[in-house]
Amino acid sequence: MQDLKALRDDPEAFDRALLRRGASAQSSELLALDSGRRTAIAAAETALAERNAASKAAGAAKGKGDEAEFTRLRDLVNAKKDEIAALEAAARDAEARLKARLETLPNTLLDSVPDGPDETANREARRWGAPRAFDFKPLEHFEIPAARGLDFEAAGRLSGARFTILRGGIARVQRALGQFMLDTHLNEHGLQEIWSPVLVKPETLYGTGQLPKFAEDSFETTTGHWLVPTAEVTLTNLVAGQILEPGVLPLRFCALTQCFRSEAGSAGRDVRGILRQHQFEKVEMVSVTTPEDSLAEQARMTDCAENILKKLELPYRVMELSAGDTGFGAQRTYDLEVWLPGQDMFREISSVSVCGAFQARRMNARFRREVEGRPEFVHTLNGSGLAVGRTLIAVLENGQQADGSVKLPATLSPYLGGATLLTAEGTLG
RNA sequence: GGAGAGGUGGCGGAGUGGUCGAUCGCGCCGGUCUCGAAAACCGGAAUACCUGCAAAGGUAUCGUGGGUUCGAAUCCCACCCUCUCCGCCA
Repeated sequence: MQDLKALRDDPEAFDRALLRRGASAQSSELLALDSGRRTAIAAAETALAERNAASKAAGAAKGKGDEAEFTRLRDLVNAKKDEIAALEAAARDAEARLKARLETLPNTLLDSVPDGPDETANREARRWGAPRAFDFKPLEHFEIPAARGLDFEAAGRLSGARFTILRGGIARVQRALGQFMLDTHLNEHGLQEIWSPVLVKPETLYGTGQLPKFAEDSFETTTGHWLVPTAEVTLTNLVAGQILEPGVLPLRFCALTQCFRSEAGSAGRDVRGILRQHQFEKVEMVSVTTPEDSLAEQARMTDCAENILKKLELPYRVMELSAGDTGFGAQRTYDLEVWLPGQDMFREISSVSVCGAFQARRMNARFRREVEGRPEFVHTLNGSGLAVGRTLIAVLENGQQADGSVKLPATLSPYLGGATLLTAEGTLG
């Protein structure tokens, strides 16, 4: 949610920010809505104040036994009842219309974000690791013999397209990846492990910005719950409605959860393999910080994600997303793109975003600097650390060998009973 | 799923139609006392929005949303959540 004060203070800057996003300028419309809203509130509150005063006087009259005065005041209030109700309704309506507009506006980008309409304008910040030289043509992950445990036929029978079943060794490798990531974040990065529901109330999705604008991207159940598209939703909303006491920030959470996405609008894209699924696993990191610490926290969080890739010996590059490619709730996003030799390209495996107070305003999440201090909105950040299914792809494609087996990263072997290989038969060895 | 109880300020806990935004206790902040502290005593302190340069005033908030009433923390309805017992269950 955008800050209304920022709009009032500097409408031109507000519009410039929207234009960078490829949206149209709307400060004048919003200011008109805001002005109408304030007028309506003032009118309604004046009427209410009159009513309250009359009611109070009526009570006093009744107490004194002055029936005539009581009746006069009661009738006075009754006569104005419809008018008050109308004024209140008008005020509520004006408020709702402004809110409806504000809640669909994207976050304001930081100045450092590169201009540009889409991913072609993303800026590469750095690279790590050299892509391996192959003496055979590297296969895509679902073509590798060692990945024969990917059972798309069975998943199709059970659940339909964009689902998969993992059988045998590959299932354990995925599990090892998730555990390894979590342990690394806990032991080396100081994050707090969270286990959370994956079904949440709609207001929880609203808090992080998935609703109301992106309802079609998530699954809603018959009970009115929603399946989380990312643990960002649950982790971030842990502070929703809270006023955090001095000294508790920063909060740093991580969780390994299932994520569910409808993938509406991506029909035909990435249909082969497990790159884009309706259900996948992800280790998510969320930090809640003071306003002055959030930018540094984004760098820290990116380091945490990069550290996972380094330990897995997976080459990657860091991209600063352009204005047009940055997500709705983010001020700035760094994507980590892992090298996939089978696809012969870098693919997104993590996305680390700083959201400023954008989500905090939606969630009403605040903190105090001092015990008696005024509450201020916190800043929130989220980042994948990492997408487990996509990491599995990267491990398969980067570790594949001419004989159809996959050499696994050494760092995983403690999680695999010492195994270092996924054989061409799909077993651990 | 059935039956019952309950949700009040940081916490505990009063308050069943009228100066109640809310008694009181604890905790918190400031002060007096003290070499200093404790104790005691005195004072202070919610959040959001609206008007206003400000001082200040107004409106709303006692789980949430409606309703009744001149007037609702108090009465009615729905929903959410918690607890107890029963049933079912990983």
